[in-house]
Amino acid sequence: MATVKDVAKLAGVSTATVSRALANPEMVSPTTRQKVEKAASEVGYSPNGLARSLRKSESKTIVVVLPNIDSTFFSDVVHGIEALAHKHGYKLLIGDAGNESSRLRSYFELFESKQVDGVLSLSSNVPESMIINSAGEVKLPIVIAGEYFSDIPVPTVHIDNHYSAKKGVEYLIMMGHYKIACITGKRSTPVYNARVNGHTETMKKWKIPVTDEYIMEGDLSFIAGYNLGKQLLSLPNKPSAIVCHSDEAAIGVLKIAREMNIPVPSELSVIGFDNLAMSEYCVPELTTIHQPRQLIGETSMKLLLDILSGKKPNPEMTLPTQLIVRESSCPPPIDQRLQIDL
Amino acid sequence: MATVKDVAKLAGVSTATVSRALANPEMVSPTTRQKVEKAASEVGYSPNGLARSLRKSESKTIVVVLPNIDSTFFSDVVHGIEALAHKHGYKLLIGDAGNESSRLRSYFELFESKQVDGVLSLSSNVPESMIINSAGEVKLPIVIAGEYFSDIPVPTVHIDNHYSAKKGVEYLIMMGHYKIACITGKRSTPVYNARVNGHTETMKKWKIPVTDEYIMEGDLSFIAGYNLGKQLLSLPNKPSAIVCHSDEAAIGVLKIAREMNIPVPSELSVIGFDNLAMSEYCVPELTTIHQPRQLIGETSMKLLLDILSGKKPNPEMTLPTQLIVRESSCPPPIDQRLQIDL
DNA sequence: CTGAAAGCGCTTACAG
DNA sequence: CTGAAAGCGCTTACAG
Repeated sequence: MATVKDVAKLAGVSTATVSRALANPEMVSPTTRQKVEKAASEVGYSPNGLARSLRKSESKTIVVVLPNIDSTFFSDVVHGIEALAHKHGYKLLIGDAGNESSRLRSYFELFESKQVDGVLSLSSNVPESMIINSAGEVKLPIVIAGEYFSDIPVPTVHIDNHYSAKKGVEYLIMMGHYKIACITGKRSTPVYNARVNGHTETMKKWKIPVTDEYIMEGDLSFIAGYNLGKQLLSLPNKPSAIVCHSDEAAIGVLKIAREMNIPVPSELSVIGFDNLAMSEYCVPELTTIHQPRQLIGETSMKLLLDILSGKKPNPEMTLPTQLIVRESSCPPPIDQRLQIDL
Repeated sequence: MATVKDVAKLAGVSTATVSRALANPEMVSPTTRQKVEKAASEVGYSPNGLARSLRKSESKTIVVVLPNIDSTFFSDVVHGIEALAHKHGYKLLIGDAGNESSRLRSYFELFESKQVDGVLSLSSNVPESMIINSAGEVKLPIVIAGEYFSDIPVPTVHIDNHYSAKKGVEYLIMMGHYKIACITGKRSTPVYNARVNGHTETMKKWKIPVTDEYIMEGDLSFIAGYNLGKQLLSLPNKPSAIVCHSDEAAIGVLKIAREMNIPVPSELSVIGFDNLAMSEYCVPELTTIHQPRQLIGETSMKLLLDILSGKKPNPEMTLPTQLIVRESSCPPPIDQRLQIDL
């Protein structure tokens, strides 16, 4: 591999000049620049990024940490991040944690080992010690997108999960539903905890009793929706509506409902969450809560760029969601409608 | 940030000893090792990966190049790669090219700039000059997975696209179909070219005329399937079966068929390709061609490890596919069956 | 505008 | 088992 030295020798200048001619052409005379450029291409020179980063103490690279690469949810977020990152000269590396905390750690270690300048985490499942030093301060340029930590003061971009869940439930109540079940993710995660609270508090606000057996917890995959949906629909007092906290789980519910000959939406309303592309392609088309995924990506990258350039970032940003009504929801059968005492 | 120097000073040894104690504990005395370990944790030492890679001329990192991060197709392939990579001490970086060739290039440049030791490309859309030197030799450790180059002798892991397409078409012909259309990807891509050839050659083998208007080319997304399906189903002589070269496109066809009140499968058989998780969750469930995605990932990583360790890799590996029959296909209406002259 | 020199933080023959 | 020294390939104050 050719190095600055080889170029310098061939061009008859010092390595300092080679470096300048290539990185800051305006710092050398036009003649020199041409000599260097010619020599560089002649020896097939390509700068060693490691050496450069080591010397400059910056890699112009940030790592995007994905909890797992399976979900198509993340791809739009990544698109949003990419758009901004490349505009500002940052390279993007994507780290798939595959839901393993050891791998999650390894991506955070890329910062400690100086291979990346910052971290954009789409996972909140990170040990505090990786983020906070003993003095309780955030010790690296990091932004959390789509998730949040309960206590740690890390800049965060997210939707209002509590409010979004509430909107979905209220929509169902307005149509007369009261037997409203819920398929959610790990409740130890703040995101799902907030959504479940939004769900139950809305029920209570309307004086609708909340049964524990209506709240199901899983990994929000197709198969989880299918299995948990089956349990819900096998209940003696089965729900007239199921709110799922992912579109995939909702599509799983659609499948089991079909197998059990429960027509959707006439006897069962199903609501998803995310508004993935596929939610328009299932049968029936899915009513769901839209998340502005690309915007989440852009906004979080913007925050990270602020931090990287020494600005105090906005500590928290909440982005709007939207209820998208499609075919999978309607008022419940007449005998199962909510009686509101006036 | 603490460096070897800081640790050395605190432990009262040389930096060489610190380096040895941490990387090759068996090279130093137990007493020394403990002193160093204690000092390292006391100053919060974390090695600078850049400096190490620069010195050792290896990064123990490989980059996986994705044509785009949108498709859930790649996630299983990545899982397969990860499994093997981590076992062998390699870190994985995922590069999303977002279908832009300039970004694709940038990931290949990570090798030139010594930031990765090798490239595992799930895209074949790479300029030859990035891979082949002027002498016509492959100039970097690289394996192509799932795709292939026409001429360049790069180690490649793929399925038999021609044969797989043929199996799908034969299955339809066996049931009596002869009006068999096809929705495929860019035919300039070897993969889709092979599939279309498999399709048309099988038709010809059975003396079934191939109409150009039955072969549709697009990006194989949901929406492409929907739009191209609409064109096909609006033809005066519309097909009784549509073979799609992706599950997403097939699901798009399912949607337009429903909108046009064409029952699947009784009046229209639809076949997908890939066997993504969602192909079991659409209505009707999709008949499709299974690709061993995880195996593609593992096998290609194995090849890359061979190359990295100086072994001559297997130049080409073909992995088996499988026709998965579900609900979206059946014999055509009785008046549209193939008359085979005996 | 240009060059000599130092230094980023490691690792590793070499010598003892 | 350990240390002094060189060197991986860059960049950048400093001096001219």
